[in-house]
Amino acid sequence: MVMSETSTLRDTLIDAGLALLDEGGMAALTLRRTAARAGVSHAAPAHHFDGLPGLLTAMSARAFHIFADAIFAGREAAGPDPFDRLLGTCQGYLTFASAHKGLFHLMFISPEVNRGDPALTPHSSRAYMILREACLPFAPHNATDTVLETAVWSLVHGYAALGFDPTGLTRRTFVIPPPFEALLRELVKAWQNPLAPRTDTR
Amino acid sequence: MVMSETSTLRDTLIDAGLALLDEGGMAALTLRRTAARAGVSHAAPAHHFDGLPGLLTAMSARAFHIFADAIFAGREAAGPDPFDRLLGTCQGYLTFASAHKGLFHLMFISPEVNRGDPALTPHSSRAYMILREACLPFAPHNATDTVLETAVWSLVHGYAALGFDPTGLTRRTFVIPPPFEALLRELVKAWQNPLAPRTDTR
DNA sequence: ACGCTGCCTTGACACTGTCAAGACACTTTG
DNA sequence: CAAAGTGTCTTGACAGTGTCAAGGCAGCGT
Repeated sequence: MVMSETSTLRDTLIDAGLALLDEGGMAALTLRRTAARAGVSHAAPAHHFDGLPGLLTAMSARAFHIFADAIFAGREAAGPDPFDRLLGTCQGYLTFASAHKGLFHLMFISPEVNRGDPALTPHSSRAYMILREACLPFAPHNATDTVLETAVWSLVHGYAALGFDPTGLTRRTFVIPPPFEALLRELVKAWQNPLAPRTDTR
Repeated sequence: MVMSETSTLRDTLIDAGLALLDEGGMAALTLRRTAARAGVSHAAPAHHFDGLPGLLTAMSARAFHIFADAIFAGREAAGPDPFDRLLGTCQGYLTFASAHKGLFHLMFISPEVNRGDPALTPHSSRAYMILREACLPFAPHNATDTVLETAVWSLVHGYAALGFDPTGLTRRTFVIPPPFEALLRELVKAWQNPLAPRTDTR
């Protein structure tokens, strides 16, 4: 057994799958088509992934890597103001969601990927940590408090998943939705205002 | 042509599809299986729906009806306090999402349903109006302002979609997430506090 | 030199959604 | 009343899907 530096076909298949996903969306992503795109027979992927879910999970790991880079870049591109940094992180999130709908679907929605796979956790927790760091200036009183992080995470994910992002294409409401910045500003206000100390988290 | 009071097989098929979805999730929901469950041949549904997307869309309309009832019931079951009413609405949302994962997936996630179908809009906009009414006491200054509604809608949807709900089953984080009430309380605080007048919506 | 183990191909299976053609009952029309 | 037509459902076929079993074939270790 030589390990052969972790066969290259595996990565070729992941690349082929990502290309198909980008071109034709989730419907175009097929195990057989991925194999054909990679230039191998239809049963070849079975030796590198545990069926279709295995391929999707591996692709999801790559997607989380790109995702973490995107929100990190959004945060660093912002100025030094804490709110701007948090907003930049979220806008990196929204930009990624509308620019890479396929990857977004893969990471958070597709029921076929095996979330909980150990290959996913490093990148996904890295993304979470980037968001958490951007939240830290607003949650000064308790290091173990995760309320704000969870709120921001839920808010931006819901905003993206419901298609409110005006830069996205799949609009379906007639009234134009408010920009995300307005939502975030109101959410953070409760933490910023020292006159309204937080209630116990019940 | 007699219209035959809108053939009953159509509803039978929708019921069969909902039963399959409830039993085995999205993977078990198949056009042929739905036909078999309804006791007809595999091509019968084609005369009542425009393929599989048509069936899913019709099922989604039913799901939105149930959903609107659920959040309405959650709101009415709460006391007269405006915050409790808003919280009740959201908890109706969360309860529905964890109790009817299949329907939730159908309504908001599945790319196969034809959102924008006119059969969907009555029930979905009814649900939106129920939430909007619960938000009204907190947005007194401008009737056309949709910031709070959008924020609450995004927050609760993201919370449900990311699986933070502790009553749900598909947990994947190790730290236990904060209850939704804490998130909502903080979000609403900015609107409740008269000492911190809202900034212009950017 | 032999055998073995990883990698890949070929072929088959059950299953999916969709289409075309026909059977049958019922209404409408001549 | 008979003929034509229409809506509803069945049967049969097709291409495409994921998955499994069997075999070929190179490269390695003994």
